[in-house]
Amino acid sequence: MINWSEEKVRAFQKTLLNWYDQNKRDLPWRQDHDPYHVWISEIMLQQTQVQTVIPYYQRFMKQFPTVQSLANAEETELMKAWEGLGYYSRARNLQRAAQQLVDDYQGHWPTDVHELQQLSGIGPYTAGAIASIAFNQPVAAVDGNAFRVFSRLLEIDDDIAKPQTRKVFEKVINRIISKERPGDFNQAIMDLGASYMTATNYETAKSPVKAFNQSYLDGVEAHYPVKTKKKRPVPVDYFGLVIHSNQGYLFEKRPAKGILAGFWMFPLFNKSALAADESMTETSLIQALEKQFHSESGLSLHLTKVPSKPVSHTFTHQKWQITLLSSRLSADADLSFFSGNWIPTSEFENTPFSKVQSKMWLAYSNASNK
DNA sequence: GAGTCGTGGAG
DNA sequence: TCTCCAAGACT
Repeated sequence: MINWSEEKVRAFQKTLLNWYDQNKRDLPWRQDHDPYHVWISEIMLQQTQVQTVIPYYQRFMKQFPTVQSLANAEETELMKAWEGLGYYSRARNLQRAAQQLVDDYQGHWPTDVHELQQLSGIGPYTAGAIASIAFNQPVAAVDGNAFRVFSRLLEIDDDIAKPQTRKVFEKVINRIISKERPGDFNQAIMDLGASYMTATNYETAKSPVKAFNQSYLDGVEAHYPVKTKKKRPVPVDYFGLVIHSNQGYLFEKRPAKGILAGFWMFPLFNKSALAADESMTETSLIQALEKQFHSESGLSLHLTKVPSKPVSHTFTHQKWQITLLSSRLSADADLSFFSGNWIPTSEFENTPFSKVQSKMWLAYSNASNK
């Protein structure tokens, strides 16, 4: 797979690290090599762009400056700090790992890659990143950048969407990585992948390592990396209920597992689950919803369509389209059938909301202020 | 091993 | 509007 001589490997390391020393990005988590700083930044950066992460990272460090403070944090405050970043299980795993560090490791970090992977939320990439950056271990940190950069450098044709492909790249990188400066080597590859070797609009001709880039030299770089396509999001249509009383708005806590787990949201009702057949009009769907609500609770809701466009929100694998309906209800109505709570608007700022919940609230507020 | 899990930006 | 991408992990 790789036919580089020892001499070429050393030349590549020298070229890459010299470029990195002159051009590395000045990022908040690069002020030192503290494993806590490296860890938090790596988790936040998963599937998330640098510019998005920076303000979250800075707020997080002020609020939770140590492993200990993270381990002892209130879940609501933790989720509020993570609000808007997405992939919320990252935050929960973060706290679980902090508690593991306190309870099982007496607050002392393991430095071995395999041991690091025993911590919640730390997989092969993040373990490699922490081990190399914080503890100077000569191990690969194979993320999307590494896949992209090395597939182009070496014309590796394996599909990077396949889990088994990781070990191909780990093997190659473990041979090429600098044994003296493994952390800088891995970070240099990331900076390269974010500048001269991005997914699109890359400027390989200006890249400091273009002489080592076989696919560029062969004029076939557009072919790399090889990656199979993902499925498109499935449309799912809901009614979103904005129910108001003198106690606030009615929220429902989402199940502990699945999408947006544990978040408080306006109650959502799947339209297709409500429809007896596919030809039902929206008006009759609303009537069916009122009827279902009545049979489950004994409460008579009169639902009115909110004069706004449906709220649209796309996840990785689902595209939600939410039609907002509003109603008033007495605060002393018996809602015991329903895992819900009244939340006053004064508490909104202390309650973690998903982006789609914020969109619903915004659409409703705008419509009712007209 | 394929599906699941958020959000924002770019083209 | 659609599609893909951005420092992945877990089931």
